[in-house]
Amino acid sequence: MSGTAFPRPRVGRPRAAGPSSSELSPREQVLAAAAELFTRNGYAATTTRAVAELAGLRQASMYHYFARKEDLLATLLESTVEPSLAFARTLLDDPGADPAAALWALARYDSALLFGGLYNLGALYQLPEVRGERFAEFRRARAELRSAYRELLTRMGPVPELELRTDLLVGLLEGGVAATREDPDRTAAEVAPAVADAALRLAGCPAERIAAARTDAARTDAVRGATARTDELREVS
Amino acid sequence: MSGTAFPRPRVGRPRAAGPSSSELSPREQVLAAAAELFTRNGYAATTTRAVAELAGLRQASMYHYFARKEDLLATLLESTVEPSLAFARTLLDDPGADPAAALWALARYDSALLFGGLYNLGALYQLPEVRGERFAEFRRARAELRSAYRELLTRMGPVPELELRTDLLVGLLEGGVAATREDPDRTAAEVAPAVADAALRLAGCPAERIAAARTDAARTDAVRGATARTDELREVS
DNA sequence: ATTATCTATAGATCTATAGATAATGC
DNA sequence: ATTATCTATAGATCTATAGATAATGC
Repeated sequence: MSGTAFPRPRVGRPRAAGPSSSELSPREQVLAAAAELFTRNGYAATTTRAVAELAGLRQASMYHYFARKEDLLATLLESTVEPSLAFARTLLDDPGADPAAALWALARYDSALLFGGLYNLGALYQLPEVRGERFAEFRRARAELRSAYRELLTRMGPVPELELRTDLLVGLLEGGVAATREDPDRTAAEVAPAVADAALRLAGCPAERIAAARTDAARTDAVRGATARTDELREVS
Repeated sequence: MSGTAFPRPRVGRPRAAGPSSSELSPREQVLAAAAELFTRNGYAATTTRAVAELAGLRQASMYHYFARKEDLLATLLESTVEPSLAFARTLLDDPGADPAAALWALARYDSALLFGGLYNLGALYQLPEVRGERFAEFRRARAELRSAYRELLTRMGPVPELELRTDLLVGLLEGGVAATREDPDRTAAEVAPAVADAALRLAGCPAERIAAARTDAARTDAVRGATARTDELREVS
């Protein structure tokens, strides 16, 4: 009847816990619950029962949407890295741009995404389970993102120990976001530019060039309207 | 310090798997097995059976040394942070020293310890389980180490956004070591000075001052004989 | 007599599957 | 007829405890 957010047609047996008030689809409700519990309690320590019940379902009903527990984690991880990867590709495709400004923009976008999600999905990168076969696609995407950082470093000028420097840069992004997250009062708007500045300092940029990159990114933002999106639960498959 | 490796008197029922050839005490064998499996497979995913059997014992025998599975993790975590903390205290107690050189030395020591251990114990810091009550002492020690980094940053000169900068520095250390560890060919001797250099770049040091700090640390090393120790399994309790 | 280890197991899970059921849609 | 959900459960764990045993030490 009303034009906004009317409950979607409710086919199927009703939920034992009563109808959900969420705007999210059931599949998204399950993902959101998994994100919260995996980041709070760890992957292995989180039971499928806990995920399903936080989503308002019984344990077995979760399997209507995800055939295995691993599929939850793989979906979440891929949704975290894909937007940054897409952003990196557009930056690399503009060979006339200032590489320092591009690195600043990518570092800010990536760290805002990692930081700004409802849950600290970045922490999931370190999970040992991620070495498994099911996560090959995620690892591939992450390696491609690392290559984008390496390429931007290279465009900025000759880099001694390029691979090591690239790893330190990626480590700063992931570790820095994780460390700053420990203070619950911080915001992505405050942390992400600070991480981007730090990335340029790490790359050896002098202060003036960092300031220029920051200005340049602000101008590009205005054109593109590309403030880092944090809707990491956007449908993935 | 003491004895060279003669088999210790073997009181008690013999092991079903036969006597151990390790030089480590049984307790240390259990810790080493736990370190390997926790870092490789995760804490929750590692069973007490797997730990015990890698140590050459039956599952229940592990409980002769550790009353709970959590005690394994707490012991390992504390052993990883305590040496860096002790080193940091000696650096802070020398107010005449160059703070940039001290920061370089601490960053190198800490990252060598994190990197150089047999296993990547640094990755365990991120484990959600570490938020639990049993790990309060570890978190206290880690917070004290963070304060030491903050104090050294402050001594180097006025720092805007000190807390955020400190978090980024700590993030670089932990994240950088984790990222560089993904290439199995790297060594602590190569990574640790590179992390220390990166820490000073992050702190805004110009290249000459970094070179000076590096030289200074090398001189202090020679006096002190304090190459970062990586015997993270030294008895802790 | 003390110690380090063993065997056995209680009790509590946990994942994933099988098959039933209560809605809407045609 | 299709769908989303439910109930029930098989089978496989896992942690921690109880109590026995096979060494050395006194």
